[in-house]
Amino acid sequence: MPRTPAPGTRDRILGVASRLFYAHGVRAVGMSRIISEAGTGKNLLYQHFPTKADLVAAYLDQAAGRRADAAQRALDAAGEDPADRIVALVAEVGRVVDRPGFRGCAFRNYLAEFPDGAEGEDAAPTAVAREYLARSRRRIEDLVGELDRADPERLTERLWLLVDGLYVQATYREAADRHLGVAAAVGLARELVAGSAMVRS
Amino acid sequence: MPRTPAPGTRDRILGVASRLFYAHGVRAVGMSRIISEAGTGKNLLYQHFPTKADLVAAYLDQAAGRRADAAQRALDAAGEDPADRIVALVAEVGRVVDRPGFRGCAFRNYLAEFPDGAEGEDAAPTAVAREYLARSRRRIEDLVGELDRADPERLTERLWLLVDGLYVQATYREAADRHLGVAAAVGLARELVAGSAMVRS
DNA sequence: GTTCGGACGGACCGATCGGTCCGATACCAT
DNA sequence: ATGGTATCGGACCGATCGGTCCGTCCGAAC
Repeated sequence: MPRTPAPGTRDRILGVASRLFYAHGVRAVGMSRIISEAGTGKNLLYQHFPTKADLVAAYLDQAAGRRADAAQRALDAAGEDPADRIVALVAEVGRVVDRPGFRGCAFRNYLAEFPDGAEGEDAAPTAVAREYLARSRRRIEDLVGELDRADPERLTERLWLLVDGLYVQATYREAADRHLGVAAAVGLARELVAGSAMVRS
Repeated sequence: MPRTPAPGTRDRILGVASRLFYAHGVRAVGMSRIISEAGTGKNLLYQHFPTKADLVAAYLDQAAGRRADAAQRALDAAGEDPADRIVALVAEVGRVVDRPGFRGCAFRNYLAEFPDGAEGEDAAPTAVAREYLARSRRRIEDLVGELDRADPERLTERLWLLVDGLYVQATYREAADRHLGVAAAVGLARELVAGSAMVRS
């Protein structure tokens, strides 16, 4: 190896850790397994990520960035109409959920696995997860606001329920059945944002 | 202590284990903690539940029974109209979710924590969780069938999305915010089952 | 009062956890 | 060829995991 500190070592470690954390759960994956599968020395890993919590936080942070990018791309492709943009966001979630190997939302899964986030060393990853979810919900909230609806709060809640439902279904439903949920969610989202008179009472 | 084997020991152990598993996650709670908080001897616990997986399966099984009972009571109180019965089911979920200390669906949380359920010793608890979810979804499916709608499959998916969404929101949203989701879900469920012409396209 | 079964709970097992340390190795510049 | 540096990866640490075993104790039956 050259003298230069390390070109892509950090990314390689983070990539392996992300794959394992996501596939098996955070607690189920030990640092030793990450080290062995990454083919790196123990020293090097702990030099980049001093504790497991740091590595987990980096894993969630990277996932948050990727999902935010994907959402932004979907928004950019959706045009200017806020209704179209909302539907595009839900459809983007549906696309993610339908992907083979998808095993649920990394953030919701993490929060389900570590409910005692405020206390202890798990505070950092928990904060990353909660902030991502809050940001994600706010994006829908803002778009609904542009819609000039009588009760934006209610519509936001309804749409967010669909997003939550889509993600959690991916944690336990067969991959073959998920597209049913996806189709239902996208269709319902479209109806919800389109017809203000249509869906009422 | 009398000679008789044990009156409520099993229930006491299971109660303590259930509370801890639910509050902190299954992997986060060690057998030693259950034993110490239950105030029982190690021998006695392992006599009733030979392995941790057995105890976890019993925890989920008990929870499944209680939730099924609560759902049945809600159905009994809802009358004969299938539309009312469906709304009553969703409202019952909302009532559960709004309960203080509620931390998400025990089954969905477990499946998020143990994604590799088919393999290893976790097979039994995973089967309990999956079966409960399948049964629960089927109950809605059957009620939708009584509704004589053009596309019962789609309506079932939509309602099930609401249930999934309600449960997962409880894992990460503040208790104060959850009633927003509950109100949105119950209201939307009512609209979905009521107006076949209302919610379309 | 003696005996006997059941319950308590600590000692202990091997394995694994997160994390530290250090020797061996491989590479580059001189 | 040599020195230096960065990496690898195993030895090791204390703690904890699930699980087994056994000594102690207590209450009831005789």
